[in-house]
Amino acid sequence: MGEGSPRANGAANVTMTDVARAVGVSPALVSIVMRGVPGASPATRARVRQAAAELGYVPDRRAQALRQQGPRSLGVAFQPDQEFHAGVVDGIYAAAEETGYEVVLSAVTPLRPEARAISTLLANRCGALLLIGSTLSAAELSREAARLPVVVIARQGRAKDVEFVCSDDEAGLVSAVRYLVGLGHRQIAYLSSYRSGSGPQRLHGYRKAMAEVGLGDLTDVVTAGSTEQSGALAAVGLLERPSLPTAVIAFNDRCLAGVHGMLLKRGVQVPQDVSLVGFDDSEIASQPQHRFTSVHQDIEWLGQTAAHNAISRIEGRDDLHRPQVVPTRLVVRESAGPPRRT
Amino acid sequence: MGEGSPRANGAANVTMTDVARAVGVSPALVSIVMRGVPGASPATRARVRQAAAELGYVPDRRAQALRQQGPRSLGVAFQPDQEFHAGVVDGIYAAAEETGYEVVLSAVTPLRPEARAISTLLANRCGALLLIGSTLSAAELSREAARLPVVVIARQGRAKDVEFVCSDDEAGLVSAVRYLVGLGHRQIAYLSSYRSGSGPQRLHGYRKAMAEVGLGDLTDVVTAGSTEQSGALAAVGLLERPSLPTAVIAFNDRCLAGVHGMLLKRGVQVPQDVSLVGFDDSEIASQPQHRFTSVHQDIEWLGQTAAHNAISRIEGRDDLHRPQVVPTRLVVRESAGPPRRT
DNA sequence: CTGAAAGCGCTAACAT
DNA sequence: ATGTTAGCGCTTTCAG
Repeated sequence: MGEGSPRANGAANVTMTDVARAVGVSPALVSIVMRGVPGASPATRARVRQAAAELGYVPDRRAQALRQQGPRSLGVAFQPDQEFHAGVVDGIYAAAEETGYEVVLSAVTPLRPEARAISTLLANRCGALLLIGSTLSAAELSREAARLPVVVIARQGRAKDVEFVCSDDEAGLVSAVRYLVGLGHRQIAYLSSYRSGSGPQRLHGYRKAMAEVGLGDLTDVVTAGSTEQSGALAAVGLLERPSLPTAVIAFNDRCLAGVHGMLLKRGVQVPQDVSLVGFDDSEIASQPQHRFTSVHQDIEWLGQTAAHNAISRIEGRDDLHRPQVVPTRLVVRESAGPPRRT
Repeated sequence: MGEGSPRANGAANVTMTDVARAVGVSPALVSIVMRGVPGASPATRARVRQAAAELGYVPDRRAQALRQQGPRSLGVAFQPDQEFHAGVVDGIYAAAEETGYEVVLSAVTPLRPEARAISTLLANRCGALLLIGSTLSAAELSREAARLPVVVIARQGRAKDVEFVCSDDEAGLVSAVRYLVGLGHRQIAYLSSYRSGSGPQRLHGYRKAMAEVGLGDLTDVVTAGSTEQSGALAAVGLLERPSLPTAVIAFNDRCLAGVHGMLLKRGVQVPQDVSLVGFDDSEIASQPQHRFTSVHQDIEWLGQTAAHNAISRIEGRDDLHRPQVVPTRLVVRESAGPPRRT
């Protein structure tokens, strides 16, 4: 109502100087106390801490960063609607905060392209760029990498000065195919995701494995995607065929969940009629209505490795975590079994 | 290798002064040009812009913010693993960037409690706190609100100086119950989520509606949750009963997806044997294997309203967007139909 | 239209 | 152990 001021905050922003005045010491001393570095007597420390708490003082990170020498933050571009990214972000936080680095998040959404997310990060002078599932071209990535360390997560590729940290997608798919072949399957279809970061590697793993076990001419790739929706649609396509494949591997668990739902709806039994294998070993896979056999990837470790490597590069060290291709392993549950005898 | 320096960046950070020197003007002029404010000739403007582009100069947001008067950023605490939050974040971005505000994201994860997320935001001197699905107590919220504007999204409640922006959960549930009753249902179970922000309102809506239509004594609340997993488990519980309810309403679509999956797996037909109604009208609901009838809520609008209101409060205006309780509506698909005749 | 100077909140040298 | 000074990169008066 009678609030004419442009600043309606109940409490004005408390600065270091305010705390210093309250205690009757110099600002520099407050700085020393707040950072926990040596150079203040225990008595002063206590008084400063108390005054800070009473005034509700929180050090201004932006001013700190501005004054400090090297960059001490990691810029992360991620997609908030991909729950896969959540795990990676968690891993990054774990590794970064442990090392005293701050994490600066920038979302990529339908309305907010990756380039925009990156320029925000750059404007915040983060020391490195961690791009989860980036869709930038190798040239674009290298252009950024000329400026600061760039780590691309969950996508394979090659680009000058750019690090790629990802799971061993190819080996994961190979293990899935081998497992199904071991159960006696021959007609093994693969639902691919053309646009996902690791799409090409998984597809390649499938092709390679099928060829290796002598089923090259039964190779059966169906274009799907990375969502339940795409899986359900792909399943409809499969159901329209004269006969179903005996096993289906999907790009990821979400896609497979769509397949599973649609198959159940049409009365197809899993694994009796069709065996199903997913990828990610996400929560979906372990849910009681699915119980998917799935290729596990260590998502948090992906994030931690990426953060660790980014920090190494920022600090000019060369102790990059290896392998940057993180191993995968097949987790067996109940969605795959031997094929019906013909 | 022979890289002894702690700063391994290919290009040092370019500052405004560098650009000024390159063009042969004062830093202040560069500032004027970069911000696009009046005070420079078109010719100078062009030369500065070109030099900036060539040097790859990006203004330092932290320094800008430090120098600027009022706060021009919104601090958002969200959970990256809740895809529901993604839509809200998107809405916030849309409203904020349109108004020239920056969005500062801070993740709440299993390893990173909400309090930590908030203190990071405070340290970045954002002008307001937007908390998506906050789990803080009213007292804790009010404590923060004494400092700066606080908007809680997707949770109802009452706390001094705190704004709550959420969907009309109660009315949504009422519409779901009425719809099912209209189809002839009487045994309508509700799968609740005890810990979710809007859980109490939806539960209350269910109870109220059942009582209103004279089915108060058939009220049937099952504790479930907000994930597929919880829905699947709840479905198992229902299946163990002597007889199923004729209709099930779930806290949200994800939970209902779990129910649906489990029912299909056990050979229960939807909607012939059991009718299903969800909440959120999320992507899940429209997927071909589900086709859920679901209560729609406008998630992006939630974010936009919250951002708008936060900015209003920052700037001391009083034109808060109303209603802060955003209406919901029932979207009818194929998961609910008349009950089997007894 | 352009430049010089002061200062945002903080930290890193250097004094005392 | 504590205080003083200078300056991070930028914006904002105020002169010219």
